[in-house]
Amino acid sequence: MPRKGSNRTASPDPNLQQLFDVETLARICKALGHPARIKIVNYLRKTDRCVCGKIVKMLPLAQSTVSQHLKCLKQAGLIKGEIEGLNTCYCLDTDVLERFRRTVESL
Amino acid sequence: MPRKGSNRTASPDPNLQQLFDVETLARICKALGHPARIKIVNYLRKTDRCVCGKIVKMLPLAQSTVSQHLKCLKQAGLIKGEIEGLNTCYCLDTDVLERFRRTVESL
DNA sequence: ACGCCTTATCGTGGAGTGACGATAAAACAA
DNA sequence: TTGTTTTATCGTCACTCCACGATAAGGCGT
Repeated sequence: MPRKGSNRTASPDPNLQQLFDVETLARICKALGHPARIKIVNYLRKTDRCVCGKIVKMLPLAQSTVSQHLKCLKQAGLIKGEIEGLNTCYCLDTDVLERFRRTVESL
Repeated sequence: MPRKGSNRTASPDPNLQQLFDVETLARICKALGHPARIKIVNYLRKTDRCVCGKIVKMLPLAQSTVSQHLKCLKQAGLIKGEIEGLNTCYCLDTDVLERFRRTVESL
């Protein structure tokens, strides 16, 4: 039953996940340290999930630049992308985002 | 009951402060996008206020590097520093931090 | 197969970051 | 005044970031 072993308060409830360590928190903050990337996160929060092309259209940036920002957010773990035929569909990783919020809360 | 419209900044209750805009949020996130700077914020949260030299001792970095990080946090508005004789005393700007927390909450 | 569409990656140039040692500035002590 | 202590700033170097256009990779329609 305990899902994480030595974890003090092992719990299946995502609201009780552990906080991020300093390095991870810094990585995520850095990923959010650009207006375009925050806009992407905001957009995904509103649309739940959407195709890369829509994000490109929303931003005043070249397609390659947007793709770079998406990669950055993905590497930080904030978003997930899955290929669907011709398109790539992006969505937020809500677990990571929630954990990030709670870590910031503890700042 | 207009909650946002005309009321630019005149809000006595810190809990009713407006959220940061995208550019400001990005600037603050960027400032927090380095482990050393997060450690500084954590340290200041614990010690409330403290002298620059103590922060230098806490971190495995040269004094000039730490000073640079402090400047970065100060420019983002997260910390305030005031000169007290020979020393400079740093502390968190709790209003900014709280506003940051609440902005992240809305992500 | 062919061309088309969507997205990722490559290559590049200019700007910014992060580290350091050296130095400057300012307050205090003697 | 002279020297000491503390902190900020300067100069530098290697590296990363951000923007772009060009190109590659892969799925779709015909």
